[in-house]
Amino acid sequence: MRISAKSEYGVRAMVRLARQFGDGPIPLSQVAAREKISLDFLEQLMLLLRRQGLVHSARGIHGGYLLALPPSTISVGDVMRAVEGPMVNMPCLDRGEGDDPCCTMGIHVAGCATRDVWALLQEKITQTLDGVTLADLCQGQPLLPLHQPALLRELSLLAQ
Amino acid sequence: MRISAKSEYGVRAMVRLARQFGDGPIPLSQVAAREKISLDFLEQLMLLLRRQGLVHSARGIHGGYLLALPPSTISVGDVMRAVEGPMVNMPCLDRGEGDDPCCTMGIHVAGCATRDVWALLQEKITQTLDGVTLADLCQGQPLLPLHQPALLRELSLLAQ
DNA sequence: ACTAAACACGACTAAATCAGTGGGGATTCT
DNA sequence: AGAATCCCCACTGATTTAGTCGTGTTTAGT
Repeated sequence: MRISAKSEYGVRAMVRLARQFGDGPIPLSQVAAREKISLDFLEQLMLLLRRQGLVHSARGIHGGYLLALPPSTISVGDVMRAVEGPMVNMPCLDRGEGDDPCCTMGIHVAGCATRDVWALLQEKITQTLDGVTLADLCQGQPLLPLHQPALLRELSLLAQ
Repeated sequence: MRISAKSEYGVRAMVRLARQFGDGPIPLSQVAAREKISLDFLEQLMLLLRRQGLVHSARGIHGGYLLALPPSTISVGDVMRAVEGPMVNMPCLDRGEGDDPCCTMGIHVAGCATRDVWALLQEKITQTLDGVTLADLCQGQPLLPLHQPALLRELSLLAQ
């Protein structure tokens, strides 16, 4: 489950645009140079973001890109969906509950057990990524106020 | 962010072993046939699971694999970590907080803003996957008791 | 009008990863 | 002895990724 360069670059670039929200169009050449991202590659990403309505573009000599909405209304999830499609790519999740099962386990009559895990995972990931906005990333505040050490599975289960 | 066949097959195979927990070693040929997984590929996965101590193996004519622990003590996260390493593969997360930054943004003096998102994501994914055990998947109960529609970001933020 | 700086957009490509195959062992039961 | 099983590593074909390239179009400034 790795995070692609598309997502990473997309978010980095959008955070940069967010920091300069209100300053008019920012040329990609500037973003690419400061973020150390290939300009050609970044252009492809911005095109996708524009088509999703997350940014506006201006052509010509003083052109560039700018956020189409305030930073607090654009989530990391929005950016990632725009540049790389569905957040969790598991084909069986796209099909309806009643359709052909993804995996022919034949044990559970109604629905495949493992499919539920991927559905749950997708939901949690979406919630997490949609819960962080570009504005959050512009401020220096930590997103993880209390860091929860890894081996407390039992506790978190109880809490749930 | 797609889920690899390693993870999917690994979990499917482990669920099957969980269903037959207590029956002694199950030959992989059986698991592979019922789950429609390539036997050769599955062997590689089981080897990894064994090295992590999640299963035991028995060689010889009535050999096979069996869970090393009760199904309720093995999580989906355990299985995925065994077969495909860290749950979120973002190189900068592996390095310490003080090390060389992954991305040279140079804005935040202490730590990179986008890195925090990936760290948060990793934490949520780990919590989710470690919160579901093989025993949970053997029972028919749904993992998503109340399905939360996608567009309630504001609500979930308030709740947080 | 000309030019330079910027976006628009599709085609191409090298490298990496994934998923699966194959082959030659070692071990154990009958 | 022989068959079924795990053990382990090397290889391969297909796909995806992360770019690169080339050719436009638009706009501001001179």
